[in-house]
Amino acid sequence: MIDDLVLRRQVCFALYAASRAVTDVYRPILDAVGLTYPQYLVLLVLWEHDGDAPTVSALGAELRLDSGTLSPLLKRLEEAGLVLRRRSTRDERRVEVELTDAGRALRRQVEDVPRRIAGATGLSETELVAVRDTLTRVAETIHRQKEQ
Amino acid sequence: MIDDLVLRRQVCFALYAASRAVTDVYRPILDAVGLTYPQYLVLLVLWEHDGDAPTVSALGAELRLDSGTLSPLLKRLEEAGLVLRRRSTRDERRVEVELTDAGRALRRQVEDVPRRIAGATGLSETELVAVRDTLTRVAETIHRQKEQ
DNA sequence: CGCAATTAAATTGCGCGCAACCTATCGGCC
DNA sequence: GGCCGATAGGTTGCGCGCAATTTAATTGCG
Repeated sequence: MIDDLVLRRQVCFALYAASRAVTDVYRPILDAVGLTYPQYLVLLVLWEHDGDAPTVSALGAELRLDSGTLSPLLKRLEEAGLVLRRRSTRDERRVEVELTDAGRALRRQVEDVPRRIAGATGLSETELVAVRDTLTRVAETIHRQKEQ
Repeated sequence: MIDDLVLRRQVCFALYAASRAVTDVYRPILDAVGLTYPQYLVLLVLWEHDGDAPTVSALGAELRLDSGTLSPLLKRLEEAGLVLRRRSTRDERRVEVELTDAGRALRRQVEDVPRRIAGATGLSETELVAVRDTLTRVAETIHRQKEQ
């Protein structure tokens, strides 16, 4: 019988190892502007929807993170002066997150990061897009299964 | 100018999200046998090299984890009765990790896990292998860059 | 209206990952 | 033999991720 219980055979280990390896490339780059990788992801969403001031759960839906992760992370971003959190006046259960000027300004400092990361992977543009689309499909397949 | 700072464009987010999604599939399955995903990975290595009793750093080299992660993890596996840790007699700096009978027996209970996970991804066998090899290459490319 | 069920966010607890530091042991070199 | 640098593993501290619980506000339904 073929033995599937071997580390190097497992897609999942490749995924886990590659994800951490890529984060290793991000770390020194983001550290220079005082961010962690998840914090950078939150800012990506805020930059993308600037003016919207999404709620904590809207951020969570995009990033697939819950309030247990986001609440303390956003508190740290607020302490760093990059975002503001304020209770919605129309629905006081909601907390809206908006960029400060400093948070908006940070965007320019990381504008070349995606290119640098893509370079470090050693993949071609075509391979990058293919792998991205495959992995996005995997995440969505799994997510849809969990809904039912 | 094309805007690269968009979440859905980023390979890295796809990687990060897919990795967590796959772990979500593992969680209930491994929880049934009392393991976390990283603990399962350590056992994979031990099952693969049964008889070897690798050191902590040998495990770390395979999994790309350091003693800061492995030491407490191995302590928990030892408390669960799945592994033994003993100082090497020839070199008392080293700690060798070996399976207990219970640790060896656990293997049979997770033998079908890879197939179940592969199914949940929704990818074909061909796609799985392709993605695995690409991601392995990415991790190794990054790792080689860090060595220099 | 009044109350139960739902929803949003925060909090707590735990297990990673990783950097930084500490301790103990080993090897080499004189 | 005695010291010095290197190596192995452990510990501490911090920031995720996620489950489970708590608190507060809102909705729905009689």
